Amino acid sequence: MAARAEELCRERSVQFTALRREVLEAVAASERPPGAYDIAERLSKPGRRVAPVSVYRALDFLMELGLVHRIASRNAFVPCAHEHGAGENVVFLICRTCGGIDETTSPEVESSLGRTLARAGFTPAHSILEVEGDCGACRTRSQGAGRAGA
Amino acid sequence: MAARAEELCRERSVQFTALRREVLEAVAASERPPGAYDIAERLSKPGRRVAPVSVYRALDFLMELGLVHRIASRNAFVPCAHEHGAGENVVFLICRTCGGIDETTSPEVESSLGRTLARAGFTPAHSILEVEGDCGACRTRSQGAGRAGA
DNA sequence: CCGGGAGTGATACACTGTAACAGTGCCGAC
DNA sequence: GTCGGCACTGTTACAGTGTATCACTCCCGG
Ligand SMILES: [Zn+2]
Ligand SMILES: [Zn+2]
Ligand SMILES: [Zn+2]
Ligand SMILES: [Zn+2]
Repeated sequence: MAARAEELCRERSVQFTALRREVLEAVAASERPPGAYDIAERLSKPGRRVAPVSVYRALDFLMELGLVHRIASRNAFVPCAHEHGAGENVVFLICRTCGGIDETTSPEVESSLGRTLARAGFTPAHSILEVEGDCGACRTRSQGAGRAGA
Repeated sequence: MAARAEELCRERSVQFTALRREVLEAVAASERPPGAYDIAERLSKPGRRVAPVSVYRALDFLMELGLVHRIASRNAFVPCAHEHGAGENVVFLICRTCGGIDETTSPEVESSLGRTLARAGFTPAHSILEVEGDCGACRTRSQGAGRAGA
């Protein structure tokens, strides 16, 4: 993760500073997608306080690079699971049971959405598509529990 | 708008109170999709203060009925432009120029998204799909200005 | 009359995000 | 070397968004 970040930063001649690395690692290491304040708390230790505003700045930077995504419906941040271009549409799969957030792309959805927007005379700049539901693992678990209970 | 609300409330045996009506009308009457605090301010007059918390409660109620939608990427609320069922997927078209938010449905997008989710082993409960860009009117305007300037 | 539920008012609070300014370190210009 | 600009971070304060909690009223059935 950090390796790719360094590569991207070299390409664009921007700095991959210690703070930015720590924020990226914090996002990647979290079980559940953390909020900015969670990250600030995680990076703070006795003797070193990382203010939320610093985290926001690092997150903005990482989102610019496409290394991190923001989940609008949760005010949370996830590490990018793919290496996609900036313009690519992504579908976020938010599990309401385990809280995990997976990420996928779908040319099929993208093209049908493009047609729908064209029909509406709308020129898209970017879009967010977030689906809440149950991931396969949780569904399997709950079904097993249901059968055991019945 | 209010007529449909009354009908829905009769069906479900819930109350369509004065406050709920006022909040619904405030959302519908606003030029731009208002935030909850905007609505609270709009409904408050000298001698009568409507607290944001009351607005939130009314908005929750109205969203339950499907009369109002929440725009996650804007923290704003829009009146429902259609009379769709609760489960139906909606695409929100957010114009970054005029700030207007339009709403459309697309069986095509819905089915392709369904296939994508099925492939991922994900069971959807509900989804949000918000596209930011330029509406037809604004695009026409800006093109005209561009040509005039060139 | 009394009890209970729905709705609202009011206050306080938690959470999320931004503005503004100061300090620090680096690097090129002079 | 010194100066000045630039990027980055720290710090504080603040704006905006949403929720918890309790009290009060109103209405309706027993
Ligand atoms: Zn990604
Ligand atoms: Zn899950
Ligand atoms: Zn609608
Ligand atoms: Zn527009």
